Amino acid sequence: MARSTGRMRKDSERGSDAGAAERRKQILTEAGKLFAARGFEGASMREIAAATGLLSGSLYYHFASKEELFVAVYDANIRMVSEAVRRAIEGVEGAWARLEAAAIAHCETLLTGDRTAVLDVKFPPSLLGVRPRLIQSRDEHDRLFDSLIEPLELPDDINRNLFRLHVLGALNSAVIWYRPSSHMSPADVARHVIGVLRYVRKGNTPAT
Amino acid sequence: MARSTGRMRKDSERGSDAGAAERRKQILTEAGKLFAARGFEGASMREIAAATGLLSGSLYYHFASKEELFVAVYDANIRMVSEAVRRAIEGVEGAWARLEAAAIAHCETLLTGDRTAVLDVKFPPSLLGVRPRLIQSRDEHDRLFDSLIEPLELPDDINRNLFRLHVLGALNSAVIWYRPSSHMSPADVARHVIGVLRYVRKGNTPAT
DNA sequence: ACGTCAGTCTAACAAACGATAGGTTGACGG
DNA sequence: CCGTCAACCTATCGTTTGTTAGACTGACGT
Repeated sequence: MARSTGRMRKDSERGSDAGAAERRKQILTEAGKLFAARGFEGASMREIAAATGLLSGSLYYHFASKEELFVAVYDANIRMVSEAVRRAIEGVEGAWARLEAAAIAHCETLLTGDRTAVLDVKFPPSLLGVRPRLIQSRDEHDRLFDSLIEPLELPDDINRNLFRLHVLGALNSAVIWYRPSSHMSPADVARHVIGVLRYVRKGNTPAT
Repeated sequence: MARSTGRMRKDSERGSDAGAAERRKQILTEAGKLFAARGFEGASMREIAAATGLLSGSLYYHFASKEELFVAVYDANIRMVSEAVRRAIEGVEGAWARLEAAAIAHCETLLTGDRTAVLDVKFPPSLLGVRPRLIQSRDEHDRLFDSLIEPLELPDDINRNLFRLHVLGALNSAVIWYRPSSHMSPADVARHVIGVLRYVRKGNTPAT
């Protein structure tokens, strides 16, 4: 059963180990998919290990516990989305154009590839110990959107905090229903959400 | 250990057994809370049984399996929300007023009491067998909202299907972040969501 | 008074779970 | 060539999981 055992570093960068970091990323990726699909308790360490090409015990070399692994996955995913958003709004002018660019990047990162994100998770009590850390990760991303919403000229009866929750709620809900099809891309979804919200501007009057 | 054993019917309605139906409702309620809090795999049959005042084996007298129990819970919850919405819009005039009444009822049922709802669940593969039935339940409620959105006079660039997903996404996302506090009720949340969307009307022009 | 039967408990099953301890491998520096 | 150590495997632990079979209990109709 010649599983690839031992270390396989070939030309190898010296000094610090990059082989371990590589594996860590693989595990993070596979665990991300499984956590997103099955939830925290639904995904088992054995499944995650198997998906990475490892055995369950080997995971504990890289992560101290299942909780710790989840935190790492969640953190990596938020950072991923956050950086994609930051990259997307770089150099874009106009408050609404910036928000739209952010929404598109946010949506694309969430919906493309392997549904690797776990943003919409309602944390189970099993994660109560690490909950603060998870919330903090999410908060950073929330602040980023706050900074995009702040310059918008919204009507006075709009609460900017609830507005942010509204935007992210509408965007994130797509992970539930979205299936990649020919006639709608993740960007289309994001554009429509922002397209709707563009009507919420200072000059306009609400329907009665 | 005098657990209440046997049956306890007192004055008892004759004919069909109403004691069993009562228990069923209890189980549905407790299971609803636990499924909502911990997810499908996170909530165990033993916990559910204990919360109802039973032992795990006794659940199988009322429900054939955990899957079946989940389907029943999900179905009951959707029906609950749906009926609350139907009751709320009864006699209300005006397309937007009707949608707002619906949103309030939807939100209140979701957020009050014991967070008993499981609308936002992304079904794990463990539920693949019963997935069609779950989706069908959700679809009925979706059609109800469709009928409320249809009479709205929306700008031509708005896709009514995406608009419904937008509304429900924004509303449902509240179950993640909402905590009952003094200065905001579930109805306030719903009103704000609809308040935002009221700006999306035919006469208005979007921000650029 | 008696049999029936709904409803619950008891006790147990195999399987899967997270986690651990210790052995094995092979690339590396000296 | 040898010792070191990162990276992985093996085997196993105790617990919990969903589920089942069968015994029990007490209210009911007759």
